[in-house]
Amino acid sequence: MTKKTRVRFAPSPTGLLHVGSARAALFNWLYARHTGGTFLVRIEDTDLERSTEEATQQILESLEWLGLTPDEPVEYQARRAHIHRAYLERLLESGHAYRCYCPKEKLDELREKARAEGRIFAYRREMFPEEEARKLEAAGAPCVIRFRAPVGGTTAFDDIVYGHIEVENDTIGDFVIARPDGTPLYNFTNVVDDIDMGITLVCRGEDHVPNTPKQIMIYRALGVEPPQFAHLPLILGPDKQKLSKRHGATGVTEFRAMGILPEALVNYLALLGWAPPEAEFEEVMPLEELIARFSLDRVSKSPAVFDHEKLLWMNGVYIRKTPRPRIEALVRERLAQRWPAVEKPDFMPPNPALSRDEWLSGIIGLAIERCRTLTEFPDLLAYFFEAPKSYEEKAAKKFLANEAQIAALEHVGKLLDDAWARATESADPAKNQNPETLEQWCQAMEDPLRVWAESEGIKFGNVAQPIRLAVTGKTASPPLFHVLWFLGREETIRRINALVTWARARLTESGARSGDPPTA
RNA sequence: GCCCGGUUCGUCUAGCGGUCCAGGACAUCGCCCUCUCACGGCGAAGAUCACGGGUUCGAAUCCCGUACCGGGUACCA
Repeated sequence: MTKKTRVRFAPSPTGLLHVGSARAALFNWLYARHTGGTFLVRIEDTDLERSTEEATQQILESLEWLGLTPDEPVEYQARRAHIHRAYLERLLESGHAYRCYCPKEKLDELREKARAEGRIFAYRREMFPEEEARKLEAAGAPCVIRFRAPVGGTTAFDDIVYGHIEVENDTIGDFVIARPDGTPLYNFTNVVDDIDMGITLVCRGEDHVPNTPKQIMIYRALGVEPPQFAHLPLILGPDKQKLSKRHGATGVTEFRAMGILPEALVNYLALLGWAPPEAEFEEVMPLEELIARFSLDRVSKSPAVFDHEKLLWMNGVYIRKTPRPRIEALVRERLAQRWPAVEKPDFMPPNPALSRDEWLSGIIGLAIERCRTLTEFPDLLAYFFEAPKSYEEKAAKKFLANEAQIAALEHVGKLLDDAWARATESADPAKNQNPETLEQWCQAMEDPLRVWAESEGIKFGNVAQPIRLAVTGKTASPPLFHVLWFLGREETIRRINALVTWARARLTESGARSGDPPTA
């Protein structure tokens, strides 16, 4: 039995949880679930004026929203200073670290010189005279603590994603691990905390590859076997530059606000840089499948462009496959934001045969196949709450160009009203919400219109479209009779009449302008 | 500059020496369904596998070089 795996996600709380970080968190989480290990979160708030409490909360909330919750309490690096100090002492005592008094100016000079000569700059203890250091020390001058890096040879590791990576030790040099005020630096704290927390595998962004050899040196100096490493490629924007705010939404909270479901984001992110072993697979994959198939060695080495379109598509699929009550609750929140009356107890749906819940459930059902995000619902359903304020001009021109067409619409309105009266008399009101009877009701409305259209030699589409225009103001909507049902008899007829009046007014106006008599 | 990576359809990717004149998904286009729009179904188009050399009977797959892109080069994380 091998040791239980322990992985961690270690964000620095300097802003929103970026999708790139979210993916790193996800991959760590998936790895932990897949291997039956432990997933931890460590907030790297080793101060910097940049870390904020607010960002910490945001990040934790985002993780929770995604379902990536840690298996043990969240660690805060700032609270671990005593541990860092102890390890620092150890390195100092063993001679793996030393106090460096070399002033900044001299450092800059050396760096400049190396650069001018096309050499890499790697500081070494020998570059600053021993006696001078001692003098400064005696005078109580400030100093940093440097790690004594091995001289000559190479440091190598086998990255699960990138394979064998090897660098010359002399390209690294003695690097700083603590500031003059004693506060430790990233490469050091990271190693110490990972050791202390028993991390067995470090999975993080590709930007940390160059840090890894330094960290391995510290592990060795401390006599600890380094963990495994897996680095993740970057996420790019459409212009192939590192994904940033100017590419649109990049923060997890922004996606949430956009009406993306966490499951969809997780699924999309999982497939960004990773693919299951099967050559052909269903990309919309439940979490359990993701966990079962996940492995870090199938992560791609090359950076990936974040494709908003594909995320939107996947989100639409998730909205459709998620159990209805949950979607309805989410959508109702958003509807209530625009029309607060909806959730008030005295709200009456326009079709009195339906309860508020039935009605809301019904109209949400009509939009569900036409959306990709939750935010689209209010727009998609607006005409159920407000009569159209305008009509699509092209459609008006096509379907209501003359008095004959207008009169036809007027007549159709009457046919509908009659059919509606008959249908409600015969229907069992208790079963109105039953889809089967709704279908029957639709048929009862449609039949008379079809019969009439045929007798007049009018294509059915030319009957349906003007009605659609009257009730929605648009030429695209869910199936017409479903719309009418949820809109109710009274409102339907009112809107048809409104369009008739509007069309007549428009006709005489344009006729007066052009001087032509209205064509019949 | 120097160090370290990367490069397969517009995008995400499969491919780990022959089964690939390269498979899937999104997007695009067409058809079907149809009262419109979607959903769904079917189909089409789309990649000289960055380029140039090797190795091999045989390379997208191995090696070298070039180009381009990225990361790093801190008393940031």
